[in-house]
Amino acid sequence: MLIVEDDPVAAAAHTLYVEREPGFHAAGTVHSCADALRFLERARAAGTPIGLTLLDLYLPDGHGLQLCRTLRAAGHTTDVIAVTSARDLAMVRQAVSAGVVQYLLKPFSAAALHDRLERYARYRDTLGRTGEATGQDEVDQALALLRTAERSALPKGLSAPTLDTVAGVLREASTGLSAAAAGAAAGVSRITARRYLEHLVDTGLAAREPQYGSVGRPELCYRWKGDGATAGRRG
Amino acid sequence: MLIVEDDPVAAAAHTLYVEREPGFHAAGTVHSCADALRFLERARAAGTPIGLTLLDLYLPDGHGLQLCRTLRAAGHTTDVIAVTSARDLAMVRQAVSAGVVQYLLKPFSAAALHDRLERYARYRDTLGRTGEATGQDEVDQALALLRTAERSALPKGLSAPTLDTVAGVLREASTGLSAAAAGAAAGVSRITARRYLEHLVDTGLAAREPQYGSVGRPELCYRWKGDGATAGRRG
DNA sequence: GCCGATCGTGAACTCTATGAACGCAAACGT
DNA sequence: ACGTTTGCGTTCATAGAGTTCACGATCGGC
Repeated sequence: MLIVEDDPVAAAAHTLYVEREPGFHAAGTVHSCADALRFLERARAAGTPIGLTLLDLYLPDGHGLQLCRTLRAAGHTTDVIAVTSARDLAMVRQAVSAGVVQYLLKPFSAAALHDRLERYARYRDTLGRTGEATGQDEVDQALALLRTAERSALPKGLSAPTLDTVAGVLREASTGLSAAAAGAAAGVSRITARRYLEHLVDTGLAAREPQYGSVGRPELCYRWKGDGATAGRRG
Repeated sequence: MLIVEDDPVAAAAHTLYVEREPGFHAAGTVHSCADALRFLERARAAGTPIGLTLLDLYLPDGHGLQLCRTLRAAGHTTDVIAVTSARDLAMVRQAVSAGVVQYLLKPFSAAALHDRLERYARYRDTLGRTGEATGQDEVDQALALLRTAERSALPKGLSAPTLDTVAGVLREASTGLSAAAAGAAAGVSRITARRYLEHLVDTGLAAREPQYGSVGRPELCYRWKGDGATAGRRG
């Protein structure tokens, strides 16, 4: 992972955050568009292209999004997380159309970056397994990982402790659980369990798949998907 | 809005769908990368730049994503909804990094496109009001609008995951399948498989034809037809 | 310190997606 | 033509999904 950041203090902080993240590694830190381009070129030539770039938008020798467009035109495949203190909403649209995967407002907490990186990792994971999508759902799921709000902000009606319990129960169950079974294991009702399981599916942490074979409406089997194969280093 | 689509039938269908959408207007329909670029150039020169492009990825003179990168490099600001029958998940990542706002698998229903366009309109609306973001939340909410969860309403008695499974099985079977065979492959009963296959026939995604030759009532052979012609909407 | 508002939970109920059973339709063979 | 054969298509029981609503806890306001 490449970090492009004007301010040395911020650059050091970002590097620290990233290094703390399992699965990520700060391959380099540069302070300008020109240096970033040079770094990416060299990495690609060396056969170890950079997978992810943390890109500040205001740089001394140009705008980060312009760099981004240059990269695309040059065929670079690195994904970009935009980082900026600009509050301008129109910039968000430009960032999306330049192909950034995340848009992070400065100043951000380590937790906020952690959340973004984790989601990005899962996104890569989903798209990385060289399979084919069976339907639109699968595509939407992957995009949802990039485009949903932070997980720490729970929807109304859900509480953090219960979510932890349910998520824990599901994680332990290797074979997958029905809503009723998860409820029994977590010590809550089927209804409550289902609420939290659905939330996990929404946020991409769990998958849901119907169990056919017996008569009656098929039972939904929830399966933990959260820590799926995050072994390889990204960036 | 510009529609870029190779197949004349699909292009006409897309145009029809778009025109039905309040707030959207099909400014033009082109059938190749070169024409698309020319159209966008001309529109920009005329002072009426195209805000949104519905872009098929497989075009006779090049790949849609390459066109997309060319557009970015040339400073075009149009947003892009990618449309493709390719199920390859790696393509999704490339599309995101090329700056598409939506990724829609062919064949899609009018309802699916409607949903995407409506969400896109809200996204534009959120980012368009020239205000400043008060925080990360606002940015996240705008991006979340590009995430889509809303499935097109299925007839009662049918479920989305099962439909995906059955459609997937049928798509993979080059030779065509009987209801019983499809059921076996999808892990559901013949009855259930038949329900979904009939639905696919109803929506024009599959064809059904009897197999003669052996003793007994002829077996019905279902064959995937989806990628050829988009589902015709009655009415 | 009391009261109203809100939030998370669970019980009761309705609805929906599935498969088994069964009658019937459609082709072949004689 | 008529029986044989095979699988279609329908009906129905069923079990679990999903919804609605009421209850208790907790929080903030006056």
